[in-house]
Amino acid sequence: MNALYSPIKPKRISEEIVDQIKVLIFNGDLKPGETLPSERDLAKALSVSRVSLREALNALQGMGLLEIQQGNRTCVRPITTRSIHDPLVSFAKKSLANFIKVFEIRKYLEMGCASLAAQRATSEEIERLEKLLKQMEEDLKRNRLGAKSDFDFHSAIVAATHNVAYIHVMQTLYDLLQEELRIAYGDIFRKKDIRKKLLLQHQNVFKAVRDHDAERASKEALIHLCFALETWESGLIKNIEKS
Amino acid sequence: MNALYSPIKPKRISEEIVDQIKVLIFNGDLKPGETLPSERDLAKALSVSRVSLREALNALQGMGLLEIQQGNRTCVRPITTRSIHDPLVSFAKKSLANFIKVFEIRKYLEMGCASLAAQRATSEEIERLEKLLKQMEEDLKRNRLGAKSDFDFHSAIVAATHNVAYIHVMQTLYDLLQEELRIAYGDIFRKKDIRKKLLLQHQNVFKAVRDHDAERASKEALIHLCFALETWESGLIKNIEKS
DNA sequence: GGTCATCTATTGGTCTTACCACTAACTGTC
DNA sequence: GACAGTTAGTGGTAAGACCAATAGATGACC
Repeated sequence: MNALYSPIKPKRISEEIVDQIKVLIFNGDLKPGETLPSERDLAKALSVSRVSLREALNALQGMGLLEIQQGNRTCVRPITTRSIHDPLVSFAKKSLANFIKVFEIRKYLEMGCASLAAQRATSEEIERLEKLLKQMEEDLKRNRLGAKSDFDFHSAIVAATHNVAYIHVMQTLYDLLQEELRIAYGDIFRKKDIRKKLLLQHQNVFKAVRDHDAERASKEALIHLCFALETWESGLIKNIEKS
Repeated sequence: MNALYSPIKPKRISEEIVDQIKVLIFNGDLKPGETLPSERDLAKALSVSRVSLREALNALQGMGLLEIQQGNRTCVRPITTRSIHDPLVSFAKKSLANFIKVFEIRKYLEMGCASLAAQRATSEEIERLEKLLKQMEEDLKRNRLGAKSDFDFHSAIVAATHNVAYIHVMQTLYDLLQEELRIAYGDIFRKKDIRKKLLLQHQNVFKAVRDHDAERASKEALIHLCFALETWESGLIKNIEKS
């Protein structure tokens, strides 16, 4: 209720060990390549059980700070690229089916974006959307890749919701989907008839937002996202058949 | 030197357990919020020692997939914890206005849930929904708090989407909103006329899902969420005025 | 009848001991 | 000097015991 007292977190032994060793590594007392004492010795030195110590070492290995191998002494690893393990990313990357599931969420979130944007877009934001649409027309004429303008358009819609949380969530999804979709842009979405359709759909969404017609905006957004998902899926199937 | 033979890497037991549990979570066999068996039972089921199992659970906790707490059973966390949940929590707790912004996201996601559920719900899932509705009627009659049945109903809808990612995202929002909403349940949502309306709205969503009418389902869901948000907001304003 | 403190079963956290599997260094034989 | 065989030391796993925290049941009290 009040912020005077903060809850006390009982620290586990293994965590304290992790902290201690981390400090040693970051201070340079343990240089990369250096070996740690054997588990038995270290446990004795820290006056903890080997189990607790092993939990800590395991965690440190998980962070990429140690290299543990049976028979050899465990040694400190050079800190290089510490890859960030985002479960959502690894979920999406596991299979295309998973990827589509994430895209499906985007479909409905995008509907909400369009609806909110129609309700709240300022005249400046509508102007900006129009400008972006012109850009996309230009891209189509000159047969340039429209990935960036497409992304900008959607971002502009999201911004018009005036909902910071919404913007964050959408950005997260865009980041996640972007990589895979870029491939689609260079392949499936390259065909002129498809790009024409996409442009038309964008225009329809824009018009609804401009007219502050929330219901129509969400409907047009749904149509657009459904088409994009379907086109992309069918393109994938073709690619699989080819190979 | 030649690529005929590849070195055999002895896999540690804990790693295999990690892989196994990860698959269960990503497949949706272990849904967010669900609890795992106790360490002793799980170790027996996997026919490994508790130490190995604990190593695996520890690693999974490090990845943010599990929540381990002494005294409680360990439970599955949404895979969106890193990317969505944590940032939103710090955002939502800043002010009630922010909180409402998060609720707004839920509004549209819930629409999508209803739509997908209408398209994909099996007869068993529809049966379950009906049972939960009966439970809510009972709650209303006996003037019991309906927070849990309400939550169960929405969770059942989400489960009927058959989209694991969607389930995790919704769980994320539920976790986030739950705390604040529980207060509302003991206060604003306690009034009988409001609870009657909520029940009716739930029934309407259910009927649309049962009839596999996606469009109607999403529309009913939107009505329900809009009403809930408005009621809750107006209640908050009153409470502020009181104090 | 409702509210509160208390007790109890269960869970995760830690420790100890023992044994297995692997590695590298040592050792003796050829 | 080269090689197989031994051995000591390493991390990996197992089993059993106890500690500490939690939730739910129980019971006393108002």
